[in-house]
Amino acid sequence: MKTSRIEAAWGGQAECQGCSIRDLALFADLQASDFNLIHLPIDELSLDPGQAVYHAEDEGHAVFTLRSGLIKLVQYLPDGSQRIVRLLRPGDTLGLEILVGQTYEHSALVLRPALLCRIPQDVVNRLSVETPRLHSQLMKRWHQSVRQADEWLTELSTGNAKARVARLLLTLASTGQQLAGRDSTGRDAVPYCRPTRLEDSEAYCDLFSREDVGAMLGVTTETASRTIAEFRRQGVLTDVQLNRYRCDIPALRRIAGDI
Amino acid sequence: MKTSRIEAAWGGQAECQGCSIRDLALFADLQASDFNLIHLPIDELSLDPGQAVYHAEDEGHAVFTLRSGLIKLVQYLPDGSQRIVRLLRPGDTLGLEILVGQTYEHSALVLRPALLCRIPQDVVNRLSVETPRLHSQLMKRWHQSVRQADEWLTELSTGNAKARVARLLLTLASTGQQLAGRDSTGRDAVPYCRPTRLEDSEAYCDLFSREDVGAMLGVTTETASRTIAEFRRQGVLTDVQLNRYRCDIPALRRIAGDI
DNA sequence: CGTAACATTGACGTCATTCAAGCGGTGTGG
DNA sequence: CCACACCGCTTGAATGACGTCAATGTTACG
Repeated sequence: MKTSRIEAAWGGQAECQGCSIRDLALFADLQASDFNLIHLPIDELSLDPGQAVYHAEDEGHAVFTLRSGLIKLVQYLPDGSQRIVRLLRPGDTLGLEILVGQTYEHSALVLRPALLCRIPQDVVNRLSVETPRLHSQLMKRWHQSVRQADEWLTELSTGNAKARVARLLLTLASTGQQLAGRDSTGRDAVPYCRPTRLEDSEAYCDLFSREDVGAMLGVTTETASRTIAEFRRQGVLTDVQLNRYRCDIPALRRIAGDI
Repeated sequence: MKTSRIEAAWGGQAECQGCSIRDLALFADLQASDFNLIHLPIDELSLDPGQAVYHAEDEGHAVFTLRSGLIKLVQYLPDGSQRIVRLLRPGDTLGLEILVGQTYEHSALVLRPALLCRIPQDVVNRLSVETPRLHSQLMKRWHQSVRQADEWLTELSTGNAKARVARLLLTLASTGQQLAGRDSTGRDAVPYCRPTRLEDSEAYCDLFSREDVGAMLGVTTETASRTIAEFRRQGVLTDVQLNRYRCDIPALRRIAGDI
């Protein structure tokens, strides 16, 4: 894990204000004067696949903004098996729950090389009482979490395995995943996969390990593998590179039951 | 639907402050002075099972606090089938999403006779900028929604049908459902089912229609029916009255896989 | 080159869905 | 008051889907 301090932000100005994804992030609505209220360092961290941002039950004193990469939120069941409850993409906020409780409620594990900003809880609290512009962003973030949780339930945990995999592919394709790369500030930049418009009849989409696909959909690894393999044989998915496919959107729609 | 206006609350004082469930509700932390900021009427409404508080996609300008009864939040799938994504109990808040968007995102349908307070969006907004005490409650409410959504996914949408039904019964029993009755302000009051402590080896629990049970767990009505019927034959559930059962908690735990 | 980790596939058993029928209660109209 | 229709719950039988266990193939990496 590499950590670098954004000194400028600590000073109160710059970096955060000039951040290339600020319009996506928690601080989107902040004004110049608001940044003077930041009195603690905002660290930037870079994590590789498999590493954890935090673990469930950990005591935490920071929320995170994901700048680039992909992260899974995992919840463990009493029997030890795991269920992925959400995916986080650039602009998303992690760990909001510590603003209400003390501990993180999921494990946040990196799926694709991730760059994050660590925002101390005190910074959020301070801004929270000083400026209403953060409130509205906080509300939006919470709202987004609830919406994603509900969608996850109705779209990815309902119906048969084929329909679930198809819906997963559709959501992955339509949200426009990042191709690879590290961040979007310029350095190491790699072109984004342009967000697929739903009108397109084909799109590209990166998949994860079959185990993760299973844990997202509430099916076994084998079922996930079988279903994806069948899609490939049927030509609904075409290999582009390892775990990257071209998707036949209309076919997926049909399978997903969206008619 | 019966509606009565709480004039006193409109005046800014009384009713809300003296509300018997205020410590549970959105206004829990408000202080006397804060109530002066309420410049719009807070209506109280009483709904019967089957009626809707609001429908998905409706434009909305109010949030609701549930005073008594039970409400389901339903999301419809493209194919017309429905999935219940959350249950709301006394003290819970409905419709928070209109503070961020314009429309409600679920249909809120009454399962057991319900009494609600309708809080105009403007009241929340006004209080929101004036007092931080509402913020923290709003955050708690959002947090609660996310938590329940995540639990719903990991506990009620994972594992086989027997385990799911068992977990549903456990959550219903441990949250202490209301027996019947209309509200908790005195009139028509009926004793609550004392919240079951997890140490108890048996508890009582009210169930809903098999169709609803199925829609909560992501299984068919028949599977829900068969599973419940089997639990009754095995003595895990014992009839007390129509759709009210005594539960053998340790047995349910075993079936749920909590070991 | 060998090993480990992951993906695929097969065979089999179990479980859930589907379609259909029967049962019991409730409400309505004759 | 009875007959009938209706609705929700239960149950059965057949089918299909998914989970399980195990073997094989594939890729990546030391």
